[in-house]
Amino acid sequence: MKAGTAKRGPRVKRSDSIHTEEKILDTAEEMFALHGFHGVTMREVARSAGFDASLLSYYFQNKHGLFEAVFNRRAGVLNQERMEALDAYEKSAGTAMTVEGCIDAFIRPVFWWSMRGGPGWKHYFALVAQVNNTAVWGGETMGRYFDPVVHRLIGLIRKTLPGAQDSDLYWSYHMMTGALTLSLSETGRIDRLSGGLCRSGDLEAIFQKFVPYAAAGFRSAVKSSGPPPLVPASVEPSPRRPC
Amino acid sequence: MKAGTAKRGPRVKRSDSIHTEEKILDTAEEMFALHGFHGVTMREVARSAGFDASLLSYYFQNKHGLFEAVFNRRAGVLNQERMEALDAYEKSAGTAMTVEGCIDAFIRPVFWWSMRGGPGWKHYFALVAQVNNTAVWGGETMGRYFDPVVHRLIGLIRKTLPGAQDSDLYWSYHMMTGALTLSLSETGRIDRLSGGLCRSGDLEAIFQKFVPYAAAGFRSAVKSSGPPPLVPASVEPSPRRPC
DNA sequence: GTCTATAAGATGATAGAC
DNA sequence: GTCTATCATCTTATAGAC
Repeated sequence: MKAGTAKRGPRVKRSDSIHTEEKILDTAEEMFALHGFHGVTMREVARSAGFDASLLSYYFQNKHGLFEAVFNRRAGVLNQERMEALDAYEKSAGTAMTVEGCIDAFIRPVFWWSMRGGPGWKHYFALVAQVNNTAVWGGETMGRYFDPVVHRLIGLIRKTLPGAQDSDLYWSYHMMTGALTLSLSETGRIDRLSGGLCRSGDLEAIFQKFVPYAAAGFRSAVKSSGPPPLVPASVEPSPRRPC
Repeated sequence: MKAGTAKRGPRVKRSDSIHTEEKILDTAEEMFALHGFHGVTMREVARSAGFDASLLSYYFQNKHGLFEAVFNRRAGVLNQERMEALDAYEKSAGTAMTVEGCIDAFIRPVFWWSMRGGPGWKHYFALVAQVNNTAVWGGETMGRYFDPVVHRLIGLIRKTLPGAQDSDLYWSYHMMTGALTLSLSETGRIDRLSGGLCRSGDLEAIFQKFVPYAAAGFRSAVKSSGPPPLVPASVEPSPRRPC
């Protein structure tokens, strides 16, 4: 469901109700991000937001409605800015477009909001990372909200890499989005792994490395798309099978 | 907790109990992978496995114990094979080691089990992808099980890229693991996105593209580590702030 | 708009029979 | 080893007062 078409909730919004609704969304966003959809109860969200649980049903119908409202809120902002950034880049660069430029336009709004948007945006991106890696409904949900802008991105990159097959472009995007959403989720793993040398909260460091990293990936996919090497079978692991 | 040191559960295992324990683990693995830790109840696991819920407490103490047992079971297999593969590659390649060769040794066992190990392994990798992108305890859990073999990998890659700073290597690994776990989770997003051109279950296609993709990323990080460009601020998004 | 009260059922965990 | 029975608590969702 797109923003603005919601049939649920109150028709006429007073400033009080807007404040309440946003407060509930902020709280739910944080708790969903920290514990996942099933790791949070409506009562916990309500209590943490300072309202009664029945208000959540009043505004969002049920738990799923609350989740979709959380997911949709910032997706709208993000999609609009990414589309505008891609349009602006295409217009300004013209035939001089590069993979780097396209990827920059695509990811800059995301990093900007994560670095400057406050804790709400951090929670939102942690939630997106979880959804992107969720088996049953994650792929469908991500596609429903973000596929249009991804098609726009791939359309531009296609022009900069004339030799590329479409499947190469899609796979390269797939790899990139895995790296991107993990980066935005700031799980702290790299802090421990690197002994403090890298911090998962250091989005400025990641942003700086991300464009060349992802661009090199796109280029590698194009270069290596000759005759496919056969399925890996040379190193057959030991035959113990735990399942 | 490492495998083999568990204090819980029955001391002496008869073949019956082993069968029961494995059946519970298989069932829990599938359900945790599909719905997440909080999306599954002990009763549902028990019913689906064909036993009473109290048996799960008998074998695994509580829900957290069951989860850790699921996560640990195949991590042991994986870590051993990856360590052996890295050892073997270092021994056989000697001073001719390449980034590609190191990454290949690191990911080949993973892809092998996903492609040939049966549905249990597919479920396991979907679970790992979720955990890798889980905010509160995901980074800690991933590190506890997988950091040793990652350090081994980075140690080898360091030798093949003498100019690299350690932070470049850690960040490149970070990007790679995001792409890898998303690939293994097979969420189906790329199927829709590409209009059927790519299938997220086509691990053979991903494997073939993954090594050059990740290797190009490592190389790009080394190349671009000159004086750092300043924080992105040229494209300031519109000032509307939803939070 | 926001609350209280409550329905109807599920939850994780344990005690104890066999 | 596997089961039945049970505890105290929590769950989502709704009806209706104000």
